[in-house]
Amino acid sequence: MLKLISKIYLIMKNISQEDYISVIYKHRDTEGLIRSTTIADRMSISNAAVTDMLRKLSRDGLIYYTKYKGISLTGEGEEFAVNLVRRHRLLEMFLYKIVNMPWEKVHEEAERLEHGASEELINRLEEMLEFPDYDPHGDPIPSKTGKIPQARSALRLDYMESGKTAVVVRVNDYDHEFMTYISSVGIIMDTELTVKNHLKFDNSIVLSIHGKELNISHKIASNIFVQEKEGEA
Amino acid sequence: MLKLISKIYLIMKNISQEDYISVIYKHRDTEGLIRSTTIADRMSISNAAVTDMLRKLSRDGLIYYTKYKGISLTGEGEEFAVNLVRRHRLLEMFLYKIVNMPWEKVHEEAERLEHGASEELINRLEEMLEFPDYDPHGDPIPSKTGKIPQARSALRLDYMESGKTAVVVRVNDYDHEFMTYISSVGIIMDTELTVKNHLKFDNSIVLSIHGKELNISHKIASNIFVQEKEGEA
DNA sequence: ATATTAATTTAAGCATACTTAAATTTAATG
DNA sequence: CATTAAATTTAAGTATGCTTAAATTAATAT
Ligand SMILES: [Mn+2]
Ligand SMILES: [Mn+2]
Ligand SMILES: [Mn+2]
Ligand SMILES: [Mn+2]
Repeated sequence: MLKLISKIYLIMKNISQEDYISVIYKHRDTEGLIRSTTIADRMSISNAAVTDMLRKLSRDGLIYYTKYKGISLTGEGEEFAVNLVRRHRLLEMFLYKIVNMPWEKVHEEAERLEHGASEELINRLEEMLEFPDYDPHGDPIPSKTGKIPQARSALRLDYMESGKTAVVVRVNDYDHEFMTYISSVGIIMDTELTVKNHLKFDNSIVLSIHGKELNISHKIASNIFVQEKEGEA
Repeated sequence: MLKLISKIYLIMKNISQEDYISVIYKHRDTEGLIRSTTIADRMSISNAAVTDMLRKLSRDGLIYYTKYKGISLTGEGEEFAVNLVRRHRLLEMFLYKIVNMPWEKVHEEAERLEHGASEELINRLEEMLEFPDYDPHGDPIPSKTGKIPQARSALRLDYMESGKTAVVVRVNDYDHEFMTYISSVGIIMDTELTVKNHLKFDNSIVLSIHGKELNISHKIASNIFVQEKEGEA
């Protein structure tokens, strides 16, 4: 006999699952397999809470999980994640392009809205936006069928050699303070910048943007991705 | 020593509270003071769950509540409710006018989105919509400061005399089946209709819309509000 | 290989929001 | 006014997701 579970639990469960799956997916997408502690860090919760949830996600068929071993998404988990990323990035694009919300604010707003937006709404927004390939931070937007546009080849800014000029094509969007800071110094999508120097002392980098000099830390540089311009001085 | 409560609890608590306060407010707005059983019915949960929550809402200062006696909103509860209604109705308007979502679907979509939409987003949508006074179902939209536009004087369709002609100015939007049905027979905002006859047998009403005859039940008529046209046959 | 450290899991317990069944209070009826 | 019926609350128990502290397993260093 199947026990009916009330609406609020389903909502809560879905929000939680979406948050976990999102963290797992995004990490794997950039840095490879994720570990328990990393999830706990990213979500600011205890390790015990993570272990608990890993068991539930495994029970629900979204991840493969064996005690003390790694974590990976099942086919269903992967689909779930891609669909969530689609919702998130289209919402960001909508907020940025249609609502004119500031660049550094759209991620957090989308983070809250994504849990409630229906498939129909998302599809309509996609149409209004004329089926964009990338979100406001340069991340690819999965299609209705789950196809993901090729990520633009990009170099992490801290790896770029002195003297070279490049254009910003992607930025990690998950930290509000970081986003606010870089946009305040003029680093947004398509910003052209030149690396003047790498300081060995603190690994910081001296840039030139629109003729003005700027020093950014190694950590900041490592969250910005650029495409080198060919045939520049 | 204040105990820190984690994010998901705050989300869950807020969604629940918003749902309860919304039901209490909307009922009072139309039919007067609400009772415990009505809340349980409207939300499809047990009476015990309602009692439980009433104690918590009272503890949190959103309602006045004494055992076995009535339920009413405090000042804070009222503000909370008006702000929620504002978010809900502006989202409906946005979905209807800008996203072009079908009339009968916007209520449910807004119901889910309202929990996640920030004040800033709502204010921007309001501006895009040029500060509308009424939502797609004819309900007034509270302003940023909580001011509520005068409700248009309207007559419940089942009270309208035979022979009179009127225009639809408001419709109760909370039931999806009802909304789908009336829109399928051509009853939407601003629809002009004439009452042909009241059948005593089942209290149903015979209407004429765009020249075509239509019979609707008393219950359907009682959820539609109209404004009589002066100087008509 | 053994000892130490780090990562992860288990155990016990709490808050939220529900459920059903039983007890209580209020309202309606004759 | 006493009796019955309806509404509401209390009691006991469940699921979700979290916490801290203790136990276990895996990784690292000597
Ligand atoms: Mn984002
Ligand atoms: Mn993004
Ligand atoms: Mn509505
Ligand atoms: Mn409405």
